[in-house]
Amino acid sequence: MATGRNHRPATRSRGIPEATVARLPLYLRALTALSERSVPTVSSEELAAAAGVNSAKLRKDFSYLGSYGTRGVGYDVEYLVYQISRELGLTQDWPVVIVGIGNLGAALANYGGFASRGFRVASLIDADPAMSGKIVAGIEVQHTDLLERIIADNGVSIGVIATPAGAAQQVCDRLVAAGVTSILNFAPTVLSVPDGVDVRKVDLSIELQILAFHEQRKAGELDTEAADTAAPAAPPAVSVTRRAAEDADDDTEAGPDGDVPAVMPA
Amino acid sequence: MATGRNHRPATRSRGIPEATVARLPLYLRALTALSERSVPTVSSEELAAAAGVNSAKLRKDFSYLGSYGTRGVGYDVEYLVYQISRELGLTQDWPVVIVGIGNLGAALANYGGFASRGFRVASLIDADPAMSGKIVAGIEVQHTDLLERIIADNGVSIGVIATPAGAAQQVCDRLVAAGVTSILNFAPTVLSVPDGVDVRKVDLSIELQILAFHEQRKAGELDTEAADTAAPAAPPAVSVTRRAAEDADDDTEAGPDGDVPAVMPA
DNA sequence: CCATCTTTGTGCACGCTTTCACAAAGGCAT
DNA sequence: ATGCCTTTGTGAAAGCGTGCACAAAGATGG
Repeated sequence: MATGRNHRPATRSRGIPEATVARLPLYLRALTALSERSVPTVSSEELAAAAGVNSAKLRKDFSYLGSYGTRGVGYDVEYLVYQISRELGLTQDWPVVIVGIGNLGAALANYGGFASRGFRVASLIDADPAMSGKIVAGIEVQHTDLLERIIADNGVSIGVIATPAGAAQQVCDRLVAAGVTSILNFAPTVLSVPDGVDVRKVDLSIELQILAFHEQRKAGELDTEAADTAAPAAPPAVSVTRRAAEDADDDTEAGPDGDVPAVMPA
Repeated sequence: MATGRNHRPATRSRGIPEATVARLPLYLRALTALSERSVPTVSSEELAAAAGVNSAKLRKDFSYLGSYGTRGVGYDVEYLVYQISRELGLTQDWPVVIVGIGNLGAALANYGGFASRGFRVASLIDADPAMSGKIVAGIEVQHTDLLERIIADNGVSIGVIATPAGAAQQVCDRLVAAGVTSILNFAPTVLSVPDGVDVRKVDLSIELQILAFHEQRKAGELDTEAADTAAPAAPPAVSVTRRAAEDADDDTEAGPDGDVPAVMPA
């Protein structure tokens, strides 16, 4: 899951648990693939394997949506695609704006998975005047000054933030003030938003750090923690190393946080 | 969280719960920011606010690492930075390869948050011969043929997959065979890996779909589900719409899944 | 029409996570 | 020293999520 605010206080959004909602897109993807191969029905076992989950979990997930399966047969692929799409709100068009057209923003703009699921990139917005007018993914980049107008004119309710960390909160505030109520945040910052606004956070480096933790464990299963008991009270020495390592990348851009989701194109 | 395999069967990796591990990078980021402002100590309340979590949760998380706080005062920022870094394995150097240098791969290569946390991009790898030799983020792109040698020569244990979905499993298999034991997957596919290999998945479109779900709920709180009872049995009509929408983006590249994490550079 | 076989839908138990609430611990002023 | 005030560290409880295991439901063949 994207590490982010618990936008819903563990409340079920309508009887559908949050954990289930997070898996629906997974099922939808597997089902779409089956649909393309013209597979008419699928059992919970098969679909679970394709989605990489437990079959009991999958059945329970579907039970929250209603009983769409046929015992002894399985689920109707097309019908399930429809039901899940409807449940997720993908049967309607969602105009989206992407703010911060660096490498990551450009990658997002080009991302095929958006358009195929009802997400339409309504506008690309960047604060750099040099970016204005450039064509990215077939769309003209517009300046931040126009943000409010773009949101209003297109009825945008979902915004994607791919700016440096230092600009994220400010952009977020403007998006929210302009009417955006859902934000996907790629900037490595905790955004504060008023109630009623959902934020999901995707942090590329956090995922790697979690992998590193497990990797370290795997490697350390042989030597029984040598450095663990050593160096018990030497914080300053290490913090110097750390700071040095950070200076190395701060030459790119030095926001208040010193961290940037993706550097701007050269 | 990146929706991915539960690589550890809910087992605590050494007394440290998985949920806690996932939050450590969050704390680390907040602490690093404090460290840069030369703040000597911080209370659980303050740090929790900065990291966007509950203070009791934070204290419990830290209690798994040991008792590094001082009652009545708080936590020593530098010392905590050191302890968390060590726990996450960030005090050592992690060579990483990125496979698939499209927009997303390039964005990852340029991502400052990696280098600053001990992750060193050892190599960029792409299957497209036209990419070979190009310089991205100051690193020369190498051809997939060299994958095994690169992994071995650099002692890489962490691989990042940013290829189209169709190539992901194949790339994954080669990475694993070459010795990689941790994979960060951006391709929209379920990867199957042998035991002992960790996979974390980041899926950009899934996050948007989850937002859309909540967005729909917010919008639908007024009109009490009109379309819910309507159209109870019309699956074919919708599946046509769906298929049409997907053809729209398949002109880019048509893998077995029809979905691509980020299109290749033009 | 009945028996059999497959597969769904779900009650239940277990374990992880979160949160509360408070005693213990340490600093600080007097 | 003593007492007060702040903040940690942690039992205990409640809330979720997961997975087992099985009864109910439907298809299928004779």
